[in-house]
Amino acid sequence: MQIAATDPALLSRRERERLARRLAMLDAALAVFGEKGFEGATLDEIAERAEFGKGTLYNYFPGGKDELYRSLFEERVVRGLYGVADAALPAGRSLATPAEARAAFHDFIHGLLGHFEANRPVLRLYMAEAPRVIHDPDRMGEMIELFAGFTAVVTEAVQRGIDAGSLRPIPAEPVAHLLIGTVRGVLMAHAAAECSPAKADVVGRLEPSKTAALLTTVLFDGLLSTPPDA
Amino acid sequence: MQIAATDPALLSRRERERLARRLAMLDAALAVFGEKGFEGATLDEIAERAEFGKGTLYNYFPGGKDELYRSLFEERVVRGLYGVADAALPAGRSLATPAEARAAFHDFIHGLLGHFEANRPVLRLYMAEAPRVIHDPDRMGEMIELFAGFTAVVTEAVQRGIDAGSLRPIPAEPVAHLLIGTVRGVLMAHAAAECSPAKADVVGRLEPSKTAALLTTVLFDGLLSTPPDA
DNA sequence: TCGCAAAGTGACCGGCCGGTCACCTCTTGA
DNA sequence: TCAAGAGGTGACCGGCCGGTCACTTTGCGA
Repeated sequence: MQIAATDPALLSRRERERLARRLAMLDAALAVFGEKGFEGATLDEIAERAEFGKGTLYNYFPGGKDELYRSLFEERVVRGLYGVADAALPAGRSLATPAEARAAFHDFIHGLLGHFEANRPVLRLYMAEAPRVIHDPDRMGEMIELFAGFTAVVTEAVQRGIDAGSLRPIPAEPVAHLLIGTVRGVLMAHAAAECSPAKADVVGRLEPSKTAALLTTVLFDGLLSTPPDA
Repeated sequence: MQIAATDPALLSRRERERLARRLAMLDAALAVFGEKGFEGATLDEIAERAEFGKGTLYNYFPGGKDELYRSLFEERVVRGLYGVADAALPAGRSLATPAEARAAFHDFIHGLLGHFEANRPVLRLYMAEAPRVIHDPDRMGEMIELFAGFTAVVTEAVQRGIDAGSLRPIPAEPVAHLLIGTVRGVLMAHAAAECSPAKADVVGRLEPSKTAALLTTVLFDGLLSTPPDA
């Protein structure tokens, strides 16, 4: 996330142009990687869509395909996740009652679903990363580092809920991973659905509100029909 | 799943040999695909590990790399999933009370975790498939078909639980997908952990019993500290 | 023992694509 | 107007790997 805090509109014209071109390249790369996956994407196609020569890519991303992909991941995927977590689970939000905790995590889940529904290529990128990571310990390490802050926010929120007595007293970290993993699972199904009409029938369209409600119910209220009372 | 019901030991010697060679090739392919992923695996390496010439692979799998991979997926991944589902959620098993339903799905989750813990390369294959599928509608269609039976068993079990009044009356199919997706998420984390010592600290070793207990608690009892009673 | 068909083999081919670099273009400032 | 260099370009290179096929080996029946 080393992109400088750039917006102050007065950079030299040169620099603004450079930034715009960089963005255009990232946009093109996002589209192509999203459609074809990392292996399937070719630099020729990315360059063509960005309307630059292939050589120019190497002026902006000297590390080539890998750097392009990694930048994309940092600046689009990870940053998006952080944004959602910070919005729904800020350190200051009260989780003192079960209802508050439920509402906060519902917002979190809803935020994730909404974010990715609005950014399909980012979703596809996010989903396609896992296996690459499984087969490459180095990349694995990088990813852990990139996501550490995000998972920390979630873990910390879960812990606060537990400390306040509104969440079940079970280890916070596995629970946080489980929360994230569950949302990932649902997103995966929908990323898949989007690619094949056949599957769309099986999984249904991604409607963030309904899906978030379902997830929240299952994860927070449980699947069992509340046996004694109710 | 067109592999004939072969075991009756009296095939011609020729045929038995052929079958054994086929298996040796699948074993080698499983190892290589598991370590390198589909793109990263080379037929040369698979042939070398299987101790056959590359050309021979084409006698057994005329479709080449794709057929090899697909056969592996059918015969190792999908078949394993079916086995677990049939064992834990057979049509005859009673889900009439919340306790019975909870126990059955606990067995299911535990069975999945145990199965994949005992078959790491199969786990890696299973995890690595998703993104390939995302970027290829055709393969997507095939996979849906392969998994249809498995998800049907789970969906049907959920529906029985709902009908019996032991599970919350919400649509069975999304719930089944959610169950499977959650387990997938956990498995993914552990597949990742296995590849990088760094991550192992973060996620912890895969202990099917503990993990299954956690998952069952969250999914069936809910994360909220049962607010009024308890 | 011999001959022939079935099975096995691996050197080779061709396409693909990440990366390079010699050349060109376009801006700038004097 | 022009010189200089920063920045852009795409034809080309080389390695890689899936797939082929002419040749060798094997084993069986006569």
